[in-house]
Amino acid sequence: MNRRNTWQKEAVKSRLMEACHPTADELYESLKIQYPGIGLTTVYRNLGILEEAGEISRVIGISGLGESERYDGNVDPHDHFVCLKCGKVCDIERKERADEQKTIEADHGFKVVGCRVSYYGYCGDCEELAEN
Amino acid sequence: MNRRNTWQKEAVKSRLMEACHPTADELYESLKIQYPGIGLTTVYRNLGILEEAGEISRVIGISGLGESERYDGNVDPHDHFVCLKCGKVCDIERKERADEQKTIEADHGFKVVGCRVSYYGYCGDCEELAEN
DNA sequence: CTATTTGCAAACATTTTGCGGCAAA
DNA sequence: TTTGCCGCAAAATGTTTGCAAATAG
Repeated sequence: MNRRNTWQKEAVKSRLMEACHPTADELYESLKIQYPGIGLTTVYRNLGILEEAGEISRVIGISGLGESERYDGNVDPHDHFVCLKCGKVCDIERKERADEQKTIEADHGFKVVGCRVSYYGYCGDCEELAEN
Repeated sequence: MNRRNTWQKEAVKSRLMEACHPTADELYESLKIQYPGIGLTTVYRNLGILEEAGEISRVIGISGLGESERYDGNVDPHDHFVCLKCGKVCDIERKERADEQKTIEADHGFKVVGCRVSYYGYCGDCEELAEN
């Protein structure tokens, strides 16, 4: 399988870099303004291709919010904060966790490749509303 | 809303305690053997009710595996390990992260309520196969 | 040229909702 | 007796697939 470079793939990648952890559909809606002919299928397909190539990554959200997948143009290891009220996602600097991974490998006999960390709570805008 | 105790709710909860991080459908298939009349809707509904009541919780998996929600009868804070090959999920002892949460609150002005951590890699059974 | 990518529509998988009837309290 | 819960079927949601036409290399 020999991959080709299309303006659609380029557009998906560069728009994802600018956007803040969008879902596939949000990315599609955003791209459609500039490229009315683009298809949602194409966005999904290229997100998959780019992820497989290691050029983009995904955000792990908080289950129970009923959210769909969010994508991230930043492939450096980092954590996320998810607001339980408005769903906003922010990057959080990754704390060193190599020791913990070593411990898990020793304790359980697993090969640990990486980890994903999502903090959750309320962002500044939503905080005062949190006490329902 | 005054909740009632039904054998269906009881069955969902006790079976979840025995099972290893099942999806709603896996739980349904397992329950159907013993209770042929039970409905998938009922399983979903009771998982939601039990989660809202804080009696059970959910596992955050690794996006990209295309998996559905997994439930967890263990409500104590703990981490998870997910095998990228076979999808198996294991409990991992939770490392203390209170300091990190304080730091995030100070740096970003968020209210941090909790966090979810998923390590991923290959379990013992799948490890040798990992080098495709 | 020719194999890959596109965009549409249709298929799919998972979860939720509407509803008539059943059953817990 | 009241009203929440059951289970079915249908809807809603998010994502993937089949295919003919377009296009990158």
